[in-house]
Amino acid sequence: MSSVTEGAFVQALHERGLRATPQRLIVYRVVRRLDDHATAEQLLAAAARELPNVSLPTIYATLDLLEEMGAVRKVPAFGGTMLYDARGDAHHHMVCRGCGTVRDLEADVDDRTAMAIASSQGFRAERAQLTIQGLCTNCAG
Amino acid sequence: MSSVTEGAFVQALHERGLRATPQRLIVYRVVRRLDDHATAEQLLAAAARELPNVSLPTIYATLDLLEEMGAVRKVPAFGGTMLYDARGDAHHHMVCRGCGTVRDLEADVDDRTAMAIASSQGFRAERAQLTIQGLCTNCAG
DNA sequence: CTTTTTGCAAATGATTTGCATTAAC
DNA sequence: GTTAATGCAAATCATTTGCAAAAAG
Repeated sequence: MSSVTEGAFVQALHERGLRATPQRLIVYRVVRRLDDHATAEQLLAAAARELPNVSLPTIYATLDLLEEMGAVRKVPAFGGTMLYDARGDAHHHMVCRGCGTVRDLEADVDDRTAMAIASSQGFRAERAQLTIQGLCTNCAG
Repeated sequence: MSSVTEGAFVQALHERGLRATPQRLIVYRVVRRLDDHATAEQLLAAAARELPNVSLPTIYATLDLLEEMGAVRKVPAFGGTMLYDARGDAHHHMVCRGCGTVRDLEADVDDRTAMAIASSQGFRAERAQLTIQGLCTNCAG
């Protein structure tokens, strides 16, 4: 699911026998409003503005759910943190090994050969993304 | 430095005003013997066989040092773990979002455009790697 | 009403830090 | 001899788990 409406989200939940709680709707809304990456902590802050005492465990649980539903992608970052990203279109990342910052990179990368090789090895390949490692302007100085 | 001899490593350390301790030499040796990824914990186990009470903090410190020296690459995995990889040649990764396992993928990916775009934005791009996300044979079943 | 989902508090696991001691140079 | 590097124990931080109370269907 990468639907645009909240109604479709509610429906997708019900199809899985899951309940449409206010917490889930808000996390869904907040994540999709994002055009960048965010940590669970940041998403909690955003969600809490609309629903004062959502809890971090709920945020994590909902993000895992959204990932399974294909509405969010989880990106492991340096520093042992996960980042959540709701951008549906293919894009890549620049990650600074100094400060750990992750920035989007708009570029076309042909990953078809790589995907095909992965699949031929029995790996159920879902998406590919390029991570460029290096130092951001700040950390390079 | 991506030198092959241990002597060159000792020299590289001295050039930086750092000391060539047995711990550092052993971690260097153990990491280079690797042709896969390993966690700090696994590297500790391997190092401990040669030097019975190396400590985890030393392993981490040394790995960070080796990363700065370019002898090792640090790969963030799912599950908040870092993996260390001493392969010098370009290669890519398949990572299973089920169990977190990372496997090497031998494939050619043209990342030159992406690298160029990153650089043009002031990012000091060092390396690029493709991460294929999906489910491994086990987790797909 | 039944079963899922929540929030809270506590547990876990990877990595880091503080500090006295040891060992390179 | 000096100063950097080590090992240990304790701290930290992101994420997860257990469980009783609340709420969705």
